[in-house]
Amino acid sequence: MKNLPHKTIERLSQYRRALLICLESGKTHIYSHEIAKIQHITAVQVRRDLMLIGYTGTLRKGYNVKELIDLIGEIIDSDEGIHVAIIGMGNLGRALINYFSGKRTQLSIVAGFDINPDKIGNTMSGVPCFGLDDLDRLIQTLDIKIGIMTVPADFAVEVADRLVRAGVKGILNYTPKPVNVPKGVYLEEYDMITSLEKVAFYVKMHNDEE
Amino acid sequence: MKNLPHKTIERLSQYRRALLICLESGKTHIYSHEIAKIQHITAVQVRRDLMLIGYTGTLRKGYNVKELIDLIGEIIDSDEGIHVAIIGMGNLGRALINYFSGKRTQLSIVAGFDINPDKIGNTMSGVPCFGLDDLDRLIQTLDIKIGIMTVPADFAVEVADRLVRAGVKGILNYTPKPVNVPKGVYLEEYDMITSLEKVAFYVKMHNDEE
DNA sequence: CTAACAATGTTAACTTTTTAACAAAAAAAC
DNA sequence: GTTTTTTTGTTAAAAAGTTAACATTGTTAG
Ligand SMILES: NC(=O)c1ccc[n+]([C@@H]2O[C@H](COP(=O)([O-])OP(=O)(O)OC[C@H]3O[C@@H](n4cnc5c(N)ncnc54)[C@H](O)[C@@H]3O)[C@@H](O)[C@H]2O)c1
Ligand SMILES: NC(=O)c1ccc[n+]([C@@H]2O[C@H](COP(=O)([O-])OP(=O)(O)OC[C@H]3O[C@@H](n4cnc5c(N)ncnc54)[C@H](O)[C@@H]3O)[C@@H](O)[C@H]2O)c1
Repeated sequence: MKNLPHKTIERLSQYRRALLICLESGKTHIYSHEIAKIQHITAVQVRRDLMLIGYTGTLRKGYNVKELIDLIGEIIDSDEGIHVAIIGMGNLGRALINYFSGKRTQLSIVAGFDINPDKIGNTMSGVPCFGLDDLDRLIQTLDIKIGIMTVPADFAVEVADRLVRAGVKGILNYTPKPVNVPKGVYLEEYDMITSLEKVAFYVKMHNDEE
Repeated sequence: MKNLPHKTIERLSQYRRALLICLESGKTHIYSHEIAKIQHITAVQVRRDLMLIGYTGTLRKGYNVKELIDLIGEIIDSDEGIHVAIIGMGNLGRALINYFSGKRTQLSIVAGFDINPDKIGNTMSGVPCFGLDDLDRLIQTLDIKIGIMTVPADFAVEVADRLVRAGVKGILNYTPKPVNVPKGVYLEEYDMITSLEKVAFYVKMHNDEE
């Protein structure tokens, strides 16, 4: 299951999110076109993705929701859970902790870090906040593999470097400042302004057409 | 400038973000490979994108930072600013308002909406919070074109429908619940868990290789 | 003054991703 | 019991996106 396309990985995560909702509502089977509708893509694409992971549904009955959830889990989750840290317990950091907590058993946020003495020592939504000084030590002792960066942009580069040095293998950077990581560390960056500007661009385009 | 690739639009927004930082630091010119380094892409891609928007730099001097910022603005910004609303003034909504406010003159968040009576009537980072009842009316009177959804997932579909009915032309959905919009309304969805799971997947992959 | 260099701009090749086309087979309809 | 329908799984084609190759041309060095 090595060479799954990047886009397929993203979609598998999204399929699972949708399937979990279906499961809750008591649905046991689902058609490719139903998944497609939810995700705003085509049914062919869903079937192709499932083909790639080797899942085969039942003709005329669709896919078994429970089974598919489990299979997606086998592919994208790690066997032993992955520990995650959030660096920067400000507005966004707290919002994220709040959102993530309890969502995925395989991905647990085990520590937050900040430099504000008022925040250090507190617990937010079950996640303890430590000082930056403890970063290196705790990443090692808690076996933290992924760091989510929500510090002010000016500290982004410095924090990323420290995370890498401490041994983190993945970084999710929500700072608007791009950072560099060595080979072997996976980096994902997201800036909400880019998304908003993209929406604005297509809104404008559509407007101009009229 | 109609048929720019979607990916190019995203990158233009990112180039501008980087260029603005350069401008502040006093840099007047920049090479394609410098932009590329910042964005973790290749110099060829930068040049190709700039070719598509018809900007030509100076041989051996690179691109004029100021000029390029302005040109990107002409392409992705609207002539008259676009008004944006945030629906759901919770953790994430407030974080976004805080982050966006004052960042782009062409994109201004002019209203927030919530159902919590304690929040209605307040102002957060300069953005007034209104009740949901005023949504339709205010979207029209304030000429709001884009809605950012940060309500609890269970209300996502309902809120999206109302936004569409009220005349919004773009929706940025941060809820983990996919919503549907009619043709003519541009929809962008983002779920942080998908990003995190993607990072986790590649971290796992890399681990397994060893 | 000429050669080497360092940058851009563009065409062409390649890779990735999506979509279309269709065979196969279970279920439903008649 | 045969035909039609519906849905999957797969191969092939198309489209989108990226990278490579290279011509061009100021600039610097000798
Ligand atoms: N707020 C948003 O919606 C939003 C959206 C996208 C990106 N961002 C970016 O995310 C980052 C955080 O945004 P925010 O709204 O949470 O800001 P914030 O100011 O509320 O939070 C930043 C936190 O980081 C802490 N901090 C500062 N320096 C630190 C360091 N060196 N190490 C560890 N912690 C440190 C601060 O004490 C504070 O608690 C910013 O870079 C912002 O641009 C924010
Ligand atoms: N917190 C995060 O980091 C994060 C990340 C990604 C996505 N999300 C999603 O974003 C949404 C908001 O997250 P949050 O952490 O801000 O939650 P929150 O509970 O802090 O905020 C939700 C806000 O929406 C308001 N609200 C409830 N129903 C409403 C309605 N019908 N119309 C308008 N307002 C309404 C509530 O009063 C509250 O103020 C959730 O769907 C969450 O899953 C959150």
